[in-house]
Parts: sequence; structure tokens; C-alpha cells
Amino acid sequence: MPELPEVETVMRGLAPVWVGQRFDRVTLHRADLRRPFPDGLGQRLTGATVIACRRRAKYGLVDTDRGDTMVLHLGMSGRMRVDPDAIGKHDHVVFETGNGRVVAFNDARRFGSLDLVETAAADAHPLLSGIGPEPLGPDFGLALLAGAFADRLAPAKALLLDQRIIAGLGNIYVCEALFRAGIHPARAGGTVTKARLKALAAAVPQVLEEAIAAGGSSLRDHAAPDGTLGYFQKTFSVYGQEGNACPACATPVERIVQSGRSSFFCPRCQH
DNA sequence: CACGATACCTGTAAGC
DNA sequence: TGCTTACAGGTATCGT
Repeated sequence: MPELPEVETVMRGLAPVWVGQRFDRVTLHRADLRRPFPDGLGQRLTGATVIACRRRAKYGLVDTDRGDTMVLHLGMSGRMRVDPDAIGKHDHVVFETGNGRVVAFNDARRFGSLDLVETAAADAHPLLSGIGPEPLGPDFGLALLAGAFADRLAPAKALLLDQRIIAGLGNIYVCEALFRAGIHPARAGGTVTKARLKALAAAVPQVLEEAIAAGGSSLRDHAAPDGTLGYFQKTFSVYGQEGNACPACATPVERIVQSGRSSFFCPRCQH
């Protein structure tokens, strides 16, 4: 589910519930997700007060006053359920804070992960150290894209999905950004024109900002951190629109599979 | 090194 | 209706 805008939305929603609050109880309903939980996770968090909820790439970071940072990844199906009516089957970790709020880390497919590292070393965490610049930050722009695309044979789609190049883009927003920039997803990176790279440099932050503003786009199994389901309806220009009219030229949107993943594009607008 | 394919796990929806 | 199959927003790892 979650790409950068969804994780951003989740962390923004978590902040008012957690920041300034102490973890009274942390209950683990299993010992691992994608990987084992770190030793002493519950003890290290219990009694700690949350200082900040933030995001890096698709990772949510929760800093505590003990100098620890919880690093959580929502995988494909992860959600943070706030004040759930009941603890369900896939609520793997349950956090109870001093304000009486309950947050459950729910992840049916268990592709997510949860780790705890020293805050000072968070950037050096093996999951985070190799990740490229934030697309909404100052280091992203035409120069970065031009450098990353130059001489590359890999398709534009694959380059944008590569977290070492840019942080936080996933299948949906890559499809949308390529559409806006008029770039065919299968075009080799090195053959994308300068003009289209420039359009892409503008399109990437644009699609992300719009999604964040919309409260995070979502598919059917995504919920806002406060449980609100109101933003299910966001539709995309090309993502998931196979056979539907391109919003720009009305040509039917096509789907191809690249590296086992669906790419949606307009065959007339994207080259 | 660059790139593609596959595995991980479960739920949902479409197809027969 | 029931069973089977395809597919899902991510990442790590293993071939070629």
C-alpha cells in the first residue's frame, strides 16, 4: 500500500497521538514480521517518551527520549490502526500510551518490518544508508535525474523505482509521474530527452505533493491513521486505468508488465 | 556491475 | 455457490 505520500500521511497522523506521550505498554503478538523484532524491543520502548514522528523514504521513524528510534516499514499491506474497536488477527504490535490511546501495527501480508536503533545512528541503519535523496527535498532535481539516467539501458520505470536513486517512489507514483512527463515506462533511461527529464523533475514532486494534500491516496485496504476511510476515492490518470480513456487524449490506457510489475501508460502521450 | 526474475505471505476479486 | 487463479502499493536475494 504505502508509498511516500501514504507513509507521510501515516506519520503526520501518528504525531498528535504519540508525540509527548510515554509508552505504557508495548505488546508483541508475534516475534517477527519480515525479519525478527530486535531483542528487548518491548522493554526498550516501555517507559520511553516519544519526541518526534517523522519519515525517511518509505520508512516511518519514531524518536524517543531514550535516544532510540523505532524504524518501521509498512510493506505492502501495513497500517497503523488508531484506537481500534478490537485487536484483530493481524495486529502484530500494540502500543498503549499515557493518554489512553491505543495504536496497532497491522500488516496482513507481513512484508513490513519494525526495528529499533540509536537515534544518532539512524541514518547509518543498513536499511536507510543506501537510500537516495528525498524527492521533496533540496537535493532532488533535473541534475540528479540527468545523472541517474545518463547512459543507462534500464527502463525509466526501473530507475525511478530504484530507492538508491530516489527515495520513496513506488509503482503508483512512478506511473503517474512518467505519464505527466510524457515518458514511456519502457524507454531506456539514457535515451530520455533533456526536455522530458526536465518535465519529470517537475512531475515527481508534483504528484507526491498532490497525493499528500489529498490525505494520501489509497486503495481499498488503506486507512488513515485515525481510522478515517474518507480518502479511498482518489483516482489516477493512468495507474489502474487499463482500457480507460487517457485524460489528455482519450486513447485507451495500456498495461505492460516490467520486472513482474504492472506499468500503466498512454501509448499516444508517452514516448 | 547492471539488470531481470523470483521469493516472501495473505487477502481479494475475477473467472470457471 | 464453490474452487481456482491472478494479482496487489515493497524489498531482498539470486541468477545471468
